Amino acid sequence: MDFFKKPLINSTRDAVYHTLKDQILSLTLLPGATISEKEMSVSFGVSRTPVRESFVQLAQEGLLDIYPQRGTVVSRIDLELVDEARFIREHLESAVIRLACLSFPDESLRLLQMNLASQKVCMDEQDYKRMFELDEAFHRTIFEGCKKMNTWAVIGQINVHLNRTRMLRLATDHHWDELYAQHGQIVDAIKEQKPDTAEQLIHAHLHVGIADQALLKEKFPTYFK
Amino acid sequence: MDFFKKPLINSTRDAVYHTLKDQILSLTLLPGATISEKEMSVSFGVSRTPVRESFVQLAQEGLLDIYPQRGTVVSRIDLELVDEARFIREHLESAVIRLACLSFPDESLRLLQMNLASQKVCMDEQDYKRMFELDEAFHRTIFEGCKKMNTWAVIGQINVHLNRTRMLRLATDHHWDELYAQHGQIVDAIKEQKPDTAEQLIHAHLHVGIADQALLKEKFPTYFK
DNA sequence: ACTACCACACTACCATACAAGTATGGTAAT
DNA sequence: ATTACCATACTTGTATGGTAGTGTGGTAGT
Repeated sequence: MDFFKKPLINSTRDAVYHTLKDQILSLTLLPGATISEKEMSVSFGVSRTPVRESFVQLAQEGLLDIYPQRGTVVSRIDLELVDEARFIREHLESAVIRLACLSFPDESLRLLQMNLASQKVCMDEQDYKRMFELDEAFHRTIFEGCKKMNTWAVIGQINVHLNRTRMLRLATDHHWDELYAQHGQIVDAIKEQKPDTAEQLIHAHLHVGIADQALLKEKFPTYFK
Repeated sequence: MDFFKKPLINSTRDAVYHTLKDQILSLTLLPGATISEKEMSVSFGVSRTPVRESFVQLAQEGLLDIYPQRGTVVSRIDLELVDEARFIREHLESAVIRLACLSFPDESLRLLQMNLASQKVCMDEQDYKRMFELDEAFHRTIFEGCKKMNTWAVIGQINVHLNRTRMLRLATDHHWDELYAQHGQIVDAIKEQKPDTAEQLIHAHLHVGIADQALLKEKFPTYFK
């Protein structure tokens, strides 16, 4: 076998999987909604097999609940899980930012500064969708510089559960200006190698704009467990 | 739909999935070994469907690499991933043990002490398999007392990659006596609410008996990436 | 001896058919 | 009116056949 070539992404299963995942995370498919393999297979114009395999994957990630012979439901948001997702992210990100202050490649530092510049532009243009992507890229770059991409992947997995609550307060203020200012301070702390300062900043940073869970649950009772 | 009843576990897919996972983690299926849906389906006496769905799940966990139209391979051990798994566990466990020192239910504390007693027995009987289970239960109980079971689940996921290296040094010493002594000190730190001491203990605890990766890779070159 | 080619035996992927469990609404017996 | 029953239309679970891509070994041609 010749394993030099990487596996392709041109499988219908992958397409269905990503489409479904996007729809769930964007709340196009609402928490608690019942879906079926058949329904999705006709909607996508494929057979049940790739749909079913996508269901299995999504169930493993906690985005679907499969009840054998009864039905499949988009998982309701588990607030305890959301809390812990935040807990996990905060502590891992703290640990990594401290590493970054000890040693950080110049190239990654340049990427951070370029990212900051792009953020400034997006702020002026009020392009919040791209701003969200840049925020993600900013944090990822820190992990990348510390050679902790697997750790970043773990955060990506658990963040899935945070993202839906984030989406629920879409209309509300996301404090992008505050986040932007903090990003700048974080870069400075890395550059000046001040781990304690950096950790404190990250801590505050990740606590900006946390949704009031009680309020959300009151507003969308059926979306929660 | 009546969702009070929980989903059952009596699916052949689940059986196949867990069997395969056990075989991979126990190194019955060696890293780098090529397997196929057909092969496993005849070996288990089931059709290809449940096998295939298990493959998808295991691939998602990084235990299998599926190359479309070419074959499926038990993933080789990624030492970078192993390092990060340890990194993640250490920092999450540090954070939780600090929480435990702030407040910890009496019931969980009793469970820890009972667990310690069982460990003592196993040490005397040299029942190392059960000792391993008790060690797992010990740490889980700490997370349980802090209401961080989802966090524990995350650790369980990443630990999968650690376990295979642990298995490779099966014959060597696991320092159970040292681990047991540390467990006792950790319980004391929780009881006396000394977070700094507890964190230091956990840090040392998780560094006991770390395999020499360079040595392992030299001894089993084909098992690693 | 060497190379280009090709038949063949694999692989995972997908579509489809069937099996088995479950919810529901109508109907007949009480 | 109430209850027990059952046909029916769902659901997910499993089995199987065909498809297309891939590696391999043999063979014919040079």
